[in-house]
Amino acid sequence: MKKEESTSPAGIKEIAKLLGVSIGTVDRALHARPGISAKNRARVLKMAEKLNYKPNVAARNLKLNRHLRIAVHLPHQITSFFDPLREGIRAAAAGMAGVSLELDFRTYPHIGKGDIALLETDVGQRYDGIILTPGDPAKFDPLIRRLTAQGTPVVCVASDAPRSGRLASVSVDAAISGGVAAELFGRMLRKPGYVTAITGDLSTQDHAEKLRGFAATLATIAPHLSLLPAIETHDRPKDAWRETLNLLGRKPRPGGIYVNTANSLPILRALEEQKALDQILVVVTDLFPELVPFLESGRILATLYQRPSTQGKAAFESLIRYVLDGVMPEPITRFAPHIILRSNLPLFVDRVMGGVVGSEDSA
Amino acid sequence: MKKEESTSPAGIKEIAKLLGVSIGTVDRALHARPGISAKNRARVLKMAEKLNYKPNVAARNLKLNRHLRIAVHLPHQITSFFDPLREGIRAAAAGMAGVSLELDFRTYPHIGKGDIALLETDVGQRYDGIILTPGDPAKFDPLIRRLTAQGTPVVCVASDAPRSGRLASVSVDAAISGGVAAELFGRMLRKPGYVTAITGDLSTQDHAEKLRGFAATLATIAPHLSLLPAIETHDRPKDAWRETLNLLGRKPRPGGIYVNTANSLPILRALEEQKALDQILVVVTDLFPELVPFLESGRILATLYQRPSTQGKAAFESLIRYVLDGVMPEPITRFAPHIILRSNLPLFVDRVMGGVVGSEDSA
DNA sequence: CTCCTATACGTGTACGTTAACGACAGATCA
DNA sequence: TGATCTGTCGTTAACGTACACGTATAGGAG
Repeated sequence: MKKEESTSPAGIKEIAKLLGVSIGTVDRALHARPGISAKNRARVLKMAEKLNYKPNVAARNLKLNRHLRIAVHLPHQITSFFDPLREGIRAAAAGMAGVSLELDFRTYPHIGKGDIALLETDVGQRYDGIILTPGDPAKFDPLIRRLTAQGTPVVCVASDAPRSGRLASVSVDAAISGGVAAELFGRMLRKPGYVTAITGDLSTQDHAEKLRGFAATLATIAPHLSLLPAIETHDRPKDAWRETLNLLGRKPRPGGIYVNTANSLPILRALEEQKALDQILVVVTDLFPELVPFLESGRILATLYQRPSTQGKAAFESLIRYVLDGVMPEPITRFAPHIILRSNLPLFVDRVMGGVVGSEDSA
Repeated sequence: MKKEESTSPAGIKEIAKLLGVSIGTVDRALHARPGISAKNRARVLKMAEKLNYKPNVAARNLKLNRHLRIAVHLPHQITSFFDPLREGIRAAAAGMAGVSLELDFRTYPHIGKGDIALLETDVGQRYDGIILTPGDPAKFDPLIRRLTAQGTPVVCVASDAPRSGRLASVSVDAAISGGVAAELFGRMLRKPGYVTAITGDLSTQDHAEKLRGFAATLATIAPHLSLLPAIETHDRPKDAWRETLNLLGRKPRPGGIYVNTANSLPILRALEEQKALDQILVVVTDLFPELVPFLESGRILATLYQRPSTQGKAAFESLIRYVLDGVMPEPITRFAPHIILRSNLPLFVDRVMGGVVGSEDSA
């Protein structure tokens, strides 16, 4: 019997009655439509403020029975990440009962390269909103700017395009993700030694920032560990395998490797072939069925999970709430990566047999 | 141009027209109301199935303009946990525009003791749903069972009452939370040694299960670490301080302490007084402003954050979706605790100056 | 004074669903 | 036979909002 709260019903015709005008006038004031005197507009707005008027979304959605078209542009590779992300969007959309909406899933070849022909065609088409993972700013920024100028809100997911005028961006905090890897190494490798990173295409914002965070936190928290030059594999599996073997042949062997690639599996196999997995701590950034045994056995120390499904859900909700209710979303949402170890792995793996890794935390 | 999905509009009068009956008849069939022949009922249901009929929730909520009353019963102590939990519920409720709902926040003195007089009175009152943190099963189970039998759905949060017939339960996976602590110790203490746990009231399900998970994972993953007898403080600050000093005076000093109490601060201060924080790894399970400096400096290794706000949000949404749409929620939702280290702490701390720790991941 | 126009405001309809109400059979009973 | 009842069905008025449409008033031009 401490507190009490209630969302009281403040209607549109309640305002009309109190002011002695018609609901039409109230409607014109609230929607900034023409055909109303300045005096009445002010009166209505003041009264609406006073009564804490909130439009009844049920009635609104019922009346304007809009058919929303949302385009989702994601790269067609790295399925272990983008498939759950798509699923997160789908799930969030399924929860949006009452609104007729159409999801248009599209893919484009490569993040970095940015073949955006399909996106270009969408500029012509009328979408009510677009969710996409931007690549090269030189190509994406003007495009997003054009879409935004044309009135089509764009939400970036998994990566950001800060200078493009996008409505919002949703991603994991890359710098902190790298920092966590550094801290784990610093805590577990107590004696002075070396660590390194194997990373994908460093020209993409995400990969570069993770490496920066890794190096910075290493210097701050674990100065007893030196950072060997990072190895860039450009997300090519063969590069990953070869570079890993090269790494193991060189002089100072790292005690920890921070693997930030979409192709972590060839790296792990190469390490395993050299019997190095017992001596070297490995931190990766993704999670798919083939990785599960590595985590379960402790041969992978941790996965810094990007939570694609959560990202997809958040991106969709930001977009839809802006389109439907006009509320401005948080411009930048940065999630913390989930630190998945062998002990908490079961909560993240649903049915490994079926090849499905997921559930995260949304249900 | 790969996939395409759309939520198509399948109406109630669409069904009526196709079957040559009135919408009233369709309504009677769909709601299992009397006044309809068995033949027509079957025809309608079959057609609804075929058209994949989904009721328009906007229209439904508009028509039956229900005023929902939800009671929230939580203990009035451990504010660092239950205040954000309440906030999570409030935030989730605020997002429920269009439904007039009334949140009735109530408190009761103690989890374990279970003074449930207030809850008893609510049995008389008519609530549309109740969210609560159950304590002693002997007291809570019959109560929840009575509420449920009377038609009032009950969702348990933070702790569970498995045999009470509650609609759903939302909590962190306590066993896994303990397991993560064990794994961290196992990874960071490489040489054979000792660890221990300081825990709150072990008669509560949550505390006991965390300790079990801690011990079990320790035996499995880190057999080189022996578990000293756990110390129970019954959530009394003075006990915590005294027991901690006792612990440090005894023979084998633990290399790691798993602190699972609402009163971790006196324990940390006692450890600090004895200059023991540099030699002993400490893992706690909560997060409030006073703990931030400990994490930032590395004197606390990790917080296994219970994500109260996320729990509150999930509990509310389970309940509200059941009440409004009749969808059965997942009976048991177990969240993974967030592993908060010094490197990812900034993402969890909003404004330490203002005494607010939060944000988690919901926005 | 009439006619016109712009401005300001009220009215009506529809969105899909719910539920109360009335209509109309056929059956039962005085 | 007429009255009443019962089971089955159609009809209709809301719920709060958005918007097209009708209507009234004022000011100006002819």
